Amino acid sequence: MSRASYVAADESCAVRMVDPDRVVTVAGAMPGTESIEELAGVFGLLSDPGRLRVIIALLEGGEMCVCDIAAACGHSESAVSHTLRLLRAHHVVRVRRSGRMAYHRLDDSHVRMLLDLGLSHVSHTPDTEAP
Amino acid sequence: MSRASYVAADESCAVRMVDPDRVVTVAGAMPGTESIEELAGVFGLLSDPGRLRVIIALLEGGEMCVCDIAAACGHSESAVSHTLRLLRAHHVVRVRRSGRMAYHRLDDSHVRMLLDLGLSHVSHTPDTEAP
DNA sequence: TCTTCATATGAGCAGAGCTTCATATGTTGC
DNA sequence: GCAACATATGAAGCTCTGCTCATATGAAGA
Repeated sequence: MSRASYVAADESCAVRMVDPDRVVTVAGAMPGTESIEELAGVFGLLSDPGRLRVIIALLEGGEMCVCDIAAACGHSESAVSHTLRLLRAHHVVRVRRSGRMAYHRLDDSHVRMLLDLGLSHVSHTPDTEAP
Repeated sequence: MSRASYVAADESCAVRMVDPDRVVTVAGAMPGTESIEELAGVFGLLSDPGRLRVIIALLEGGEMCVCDIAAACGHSESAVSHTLRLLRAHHVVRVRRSGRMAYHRLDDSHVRMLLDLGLSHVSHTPDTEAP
């Protein structure tokens, strides 16, 4: 938290620098710690294969209950529940409860766009298993 | 690797399912393990604040040497070197060597787009420090 | 009310990853 | 060749996180 987030160009005993002007410019354009960590957090939510599968399932299937997500992703229901809990906490998914069922759906256009952009760049093979 | 990546809808002793049709559809549209892990890997590269700062520095500064990146990000040169090594291995940055200097630049339009999209969604405060 | 079912939660473990310290490689100038 | 310098690399340590197992909550049906 108290880590130096900028450098002074005219400080003699400061860090080594080849192009101080550019360093100052870049450091000045660097988003604050809070923004950086928020952004890293969003990417972090998408950085786990299990979580990614759950999110993609909701992207494809719309609104789904926990056991269907688990079945579609090949995960345990407990793991999916933990995952959804995390995603709910970060407002990536929204839940609608009906009786003892919990129907989840994507609720973050930001994440949805990142995911769409990401998916459009991987070889979109539905399943890499030759029959 | 041998984990079940799909479910059979008509299997009696299979996983619990509320809407088997949708489960089959979603499971069928799910990218293969390789694609999922590749995508998660890309997001993973952007999920660390330190790495994110380095990448943003290169996005803003164009081509920079290790010590300038370290200065602009407020990291140790060793940490930056490790980070750049990882990013080079994933073809996110490219290096141009000149004497004992190593100038790095972004070399992945995919990552650049994801980063641009991400940055446009966080409150773009250059530094959250009130004077 | 008692059982069954769908989901949620908690504890604990195992693996991964990031940073630092120390050292190596390769380059420049003398 | 030698010293100073820019970067790269290795290993160790520490933290974080995502899984599983066991259990709890809450709803539906008998």
